[in-house]
Amino acid sequence: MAQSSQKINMADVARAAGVSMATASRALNNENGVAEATRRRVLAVAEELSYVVSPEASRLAGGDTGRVAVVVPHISRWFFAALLEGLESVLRAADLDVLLYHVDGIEDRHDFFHRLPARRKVDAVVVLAFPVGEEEQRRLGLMGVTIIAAGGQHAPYPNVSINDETAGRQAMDHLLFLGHRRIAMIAAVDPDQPDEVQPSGRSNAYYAALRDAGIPLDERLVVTVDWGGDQGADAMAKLLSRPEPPTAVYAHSDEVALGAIRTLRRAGLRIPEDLSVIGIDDHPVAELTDLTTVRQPVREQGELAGRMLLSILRGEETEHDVVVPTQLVIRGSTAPPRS
Amino acid sequence: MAQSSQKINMADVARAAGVSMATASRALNNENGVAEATRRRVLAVAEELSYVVSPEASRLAGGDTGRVAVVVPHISRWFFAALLEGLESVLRAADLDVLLYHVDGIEDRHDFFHRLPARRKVDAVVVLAFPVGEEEQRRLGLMGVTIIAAGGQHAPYPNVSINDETAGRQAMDHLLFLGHRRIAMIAAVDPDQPDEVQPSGRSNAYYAALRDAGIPLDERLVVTVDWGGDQGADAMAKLLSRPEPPTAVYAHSDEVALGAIRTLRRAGLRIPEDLSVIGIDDHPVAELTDLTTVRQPVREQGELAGRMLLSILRGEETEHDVVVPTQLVIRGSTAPPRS
DNA sequence: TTCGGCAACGGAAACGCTTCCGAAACGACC
DNA sequence: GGTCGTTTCGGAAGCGTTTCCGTTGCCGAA
Repeated sequence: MAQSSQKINMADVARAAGVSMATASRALNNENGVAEATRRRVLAVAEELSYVVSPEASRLAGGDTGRVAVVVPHISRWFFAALLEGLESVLRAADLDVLLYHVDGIEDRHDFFHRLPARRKVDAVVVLAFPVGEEEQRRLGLMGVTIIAAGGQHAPYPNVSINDETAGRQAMDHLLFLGHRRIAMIAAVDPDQPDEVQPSGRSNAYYAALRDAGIPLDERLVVTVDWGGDQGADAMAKLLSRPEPPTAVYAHSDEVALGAIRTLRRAGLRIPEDLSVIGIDDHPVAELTDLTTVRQPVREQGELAGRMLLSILRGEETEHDVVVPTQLVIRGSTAPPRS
Repeated sequence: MAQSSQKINMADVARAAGVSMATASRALNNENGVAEATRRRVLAVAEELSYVVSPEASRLAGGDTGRVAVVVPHISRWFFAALLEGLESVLRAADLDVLLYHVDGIEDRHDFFHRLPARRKVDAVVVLAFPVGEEEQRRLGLMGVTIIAAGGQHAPYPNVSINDETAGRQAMDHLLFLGHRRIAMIAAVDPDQPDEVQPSGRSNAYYAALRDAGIPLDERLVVTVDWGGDQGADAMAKLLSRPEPPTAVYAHSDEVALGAIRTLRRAGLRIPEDLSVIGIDDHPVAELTDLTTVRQPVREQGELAGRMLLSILRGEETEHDVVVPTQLVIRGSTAPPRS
C-alpha cells in the first residue's frame, strides 16, 4: 500500500474529485469559496489517495515557509541548550520547523550577518542570548522577516529575559544578610560577544548592594574573567592570594562558582565553613553540588519566546519586553562568616 | 547598497554575469561543464548581490533541499548538545541547513515516526544517540533519504560511536588497579528509550571486569536507576545502607557520579579518602569537580558523523561503523582503598 | 421578464530553479 | 582545408502549488 504512493499531486486529486486545481487547493487549505459538499469530497479523495502537499511547491507559489531560524552563540552550554529546548518545543508543537544556526566566534558571526544564510528560508528568526550590534541589526533587517530575542538583555525586538541586576541583588543580599562584609565578585564576560554590548547588570548589582550596605568597595576583590569554569578557578586563586581574602564569593554564573570551589577545595578550605560561594542560573549541577544560587527559569524563557513568536506570526499584538522572575535558592555553599 | 537586495533571483544573477540561467545554475552548484573563468564571474556576481538560491524552487525543479534533519532525544543535556554542536559545525560549513527535531518522550517519539514531519523536507536525517526500533526503521525508510547515526550504539545505518564496554573496562580496571575489591555499580538507563534497546556495554564491562579479577559478584552492590544526577544520589544512599558498603563506586555517567558524591559528602564521607568514585563521559563539570572519569570525544563524534554524511551525500563510499577511542582521565575522586 | 449581485468554480499565469538537448566554438589530427 | 570530438553554453520544458481574474449559475428584486 505505502509503496503505491508514488507521485500523486494535486492535479490527481482534483481530477479524481472532479474539480479544478484551484478548487482543490482551496478545499485543502480550508479557505472559503468552496461549497461544503465539494470540500468534503476533495478531502475524502485526498485522504483516500494519501496525498500530501509538496511544501516546496506550496511555498514557491506564495505560501509561508513554515520554518523559523534560531541563532545561538553556543549549543553545548546548558543555558543555551535549555533555552533552545524550550523554544523548539512550542515551535514544533505549532508545526513549525526549526533551522538551527550556531554562530560560533567572531569570525563566524561576521560571516553569518554578511551572508545571511537563512535568507529566504524562514518566516522569522529568533536570536537566543545573542546581543546584536547596530550594524548587525541593519543586516538582519533586510531579511525582511519577523525577529525576536530571548535570554539576552533587552533588545529592539520583542524579547524575553530576566533582570540581571535583580538577580545579582538577590545573590548579594543573601550574602549580606548572612553577615558577610568582605565579599568578592568573579565577573564573567563572554569573549565571543563584541565588547560594545554587555552592560552587565550582574556587576552593577554588586556595586549597588555594597553601596547600600555602606561597605566600601575594595577593587582587589573583583576579578573579571572570560566565561568558563576554569577561569573561575584561576580567579579564585587570585582572590585567595589577596592580603585580606574574602569571606564570601559572588560569581556571575554557576560554572564560574564551581571553578572557584575547586580551587578552594584543593587549597583545603571547607565550604561553607571557611568560605561561602554563590552563583547565578541554577545550572542542573548546582543542585548536585549543593551550590547556593539564584535560579532563572531558562526553558520557560524559551517557551515564552516561542509563544510570543507564534502570536506575532498570527498577526496579533504582543508585549515587547517580558521579564521573568528569578529566585534565590539556598543550598549548602553559603553560611554566616566564621565568627 | 544592501537594501536594494529585495528580490534577486537566479535570472538576475545570470543577467548580471552575462550568462544564461542554465550556466548560472551550473556554476552555482559547482557542476562541471562551466569554464573556470565563467564560474568565477558568476560566483562573484552572486556574492556581490548577496544572492542565495531558493531551496524550494531548487528542490521543486529536481535538485536537493540542502537541508538535513537531526533527531535528538534531548537537547539540554550536555552530551546531546555537544554532539549536535559538532554535527552542526561541519554541516553548516558545507552550507547545509540543519533542521532540529527534538523527540521528547515516548509519545512524541511515536508521533514523530508516525507523521514523519521531516518528510520531503530534507536530503538526509541523522539520528543522534537515539536507538531506533525495527518498526521505526521501516517508517524512516519510507522517507527515502540517507540516514546515519551518531553517539548511540551500532546501528543498521552508517554510524559513529564509542565502545561502551571498553570504556567501562577502563573505569573498572582503574579501580581494580588501585586495589579496590568491593566495587559498586550505579547503572543508568534512559527512561525515554524503549526497553528493547540498550544492551548496556557499560554494565557488561562491570561483570566482565569482576570475573576477570576473580572477584565474586555481589548483587547488592549494583543499583539501576533512571538517568539523572538525583537518581545517582538516591542510589548511593541505598549503597551506603548495605551491611558491607563498597570502597569504590563505578557510575555509568558523570552526572550520576556527581549525584553519588553529593550523598557521600552529606554523609560526611571524604572523597577519595573514604570512598572512590569514577564516572564516564568527561562532562565539563567533571573537570570542575575533580572527578575521575573516562573521556569520550563527544563533539568529535558529531563532527565525524557530519563528515560521513557529507561524503555519502557526495556519493562516495564510507566506513559503516566507526568507533572512536575513549580514555581514562585520572583526577581527584579516586585513590587506593583505605588500608 | 430582466438585471444586479453573489457564491462556487475554472483557466492560466506566476513562483525560481534544474536539466535535457541542441548549437556554437575551438582544437587536433589526417 | 575538412572532419570529428570536446567543451562550454543557451533555450525552454517542466516541477507542484497558489492566486488573480473571469465565468457560470442562481436567486431575489425591480
